[in-house]
Amino acid sequence: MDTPAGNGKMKVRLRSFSNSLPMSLLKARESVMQRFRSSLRLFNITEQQWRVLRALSSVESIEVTVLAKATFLLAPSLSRILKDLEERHLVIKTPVPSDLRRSLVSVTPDGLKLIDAVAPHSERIYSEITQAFGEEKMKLLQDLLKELETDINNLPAIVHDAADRQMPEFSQTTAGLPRGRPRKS
Amino acid sequence: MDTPAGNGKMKVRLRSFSNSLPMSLLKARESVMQRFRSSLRLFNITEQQWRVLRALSSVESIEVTVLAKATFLLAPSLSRILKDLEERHLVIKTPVPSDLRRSLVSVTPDGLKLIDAVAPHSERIYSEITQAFGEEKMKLLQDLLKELETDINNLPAIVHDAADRQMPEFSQTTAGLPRGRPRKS
DNA sequence: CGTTTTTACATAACATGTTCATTATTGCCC
DNA sequence: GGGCAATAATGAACATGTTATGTAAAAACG
Repeated sequence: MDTPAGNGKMKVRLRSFSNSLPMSLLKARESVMQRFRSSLRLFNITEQQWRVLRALSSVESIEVTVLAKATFLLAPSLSRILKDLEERHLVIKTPVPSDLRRSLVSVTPDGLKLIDAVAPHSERIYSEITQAFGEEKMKLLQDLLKELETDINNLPAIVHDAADRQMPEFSQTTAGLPRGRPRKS
Repeated sequence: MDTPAGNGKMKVRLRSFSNSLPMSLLKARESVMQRFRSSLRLFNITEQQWRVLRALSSVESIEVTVLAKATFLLAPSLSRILKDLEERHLVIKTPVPSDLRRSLVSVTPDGLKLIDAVAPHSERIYSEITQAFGEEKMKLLQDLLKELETDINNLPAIVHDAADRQMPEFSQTTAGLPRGRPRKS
């Protein structure tokens, strides 16, 4: 399964690719989400839009920043999503009088109707998964994931010393512009 | 920090949002990836580009479709990534003479140099995470994730009966065009 | 009070995810 | 061997992820 032709020794022995933790987490999540996606598609909402609606369903109103943290969406993504949901009259944004920077988001009656229509599907799928996997294992898995998250977040921040930046060999191959929005300079 | 005013009862009691399995998996993965991203950024490669390079590092050459499965990337995404990596001279694509539809992808010497430069960072980060979390727990987690994936994939396919499609209430709110590429009709 | 810094949010720009469509080529069937 | 379904890969179009910037308003500070 490894390099078939013995072409000498490889310099760096990388961990077997598909067994890496990020891949395992990604594949597991994709398996789960595939079960949900087809249902969400019936209602023409994406996974992220559903995350937003779901978070809104349990509160009267919520600030955009708080909503971002609750849904684990980055601010720019949430901005776009809220704009779209507002155009579809599923949510509404109202500025906070006491602090004009902030906005409060809440679901509309239409949004609530949609949530009520999607929720049974969502719950049913979740139940099927829990039953297939086993409740105890599910709880164990959740605990492990939580621990992993905590442990990693407690690690010291990564610092890249100057040596890391010295890679003259790649001045050409990686000299493509940085990703994200182009720097102004 | 929450909504201060208690506002009554809700119709559907959805599972606590942040404790849902998809969110747990997403958050765990993000914690892990954040450790890697800053390193990858030094080399101006994305997580997905690194997945591709890494997969290529262990084979002489590989077909695009096989590579897509190995890296867990969708074909259109991989197409774009390969185009970009080829422009940076990190990989090279060669058509298969016996079947002109297929292409074989392999890393270039430049690509190998980049891999050799990134690999130590990657391994170091992985080791830190493993050590912080514990090897036994790491293995247990991986096993659980694998089981989850298997169990879910063994579930019967979801079928949406006609009743699911009858949602006149949402003919307006969700009547926005379907996502993805617009349908021809 | 006026200046500076911080905060909340939006926008910009590129890369990828996701879906459907298109193109080219192969293989099959007659 | 000519029509035709299946396959490999790419293209198109919209939504989101990711990073950097912009803008307005509030807070901190003098």
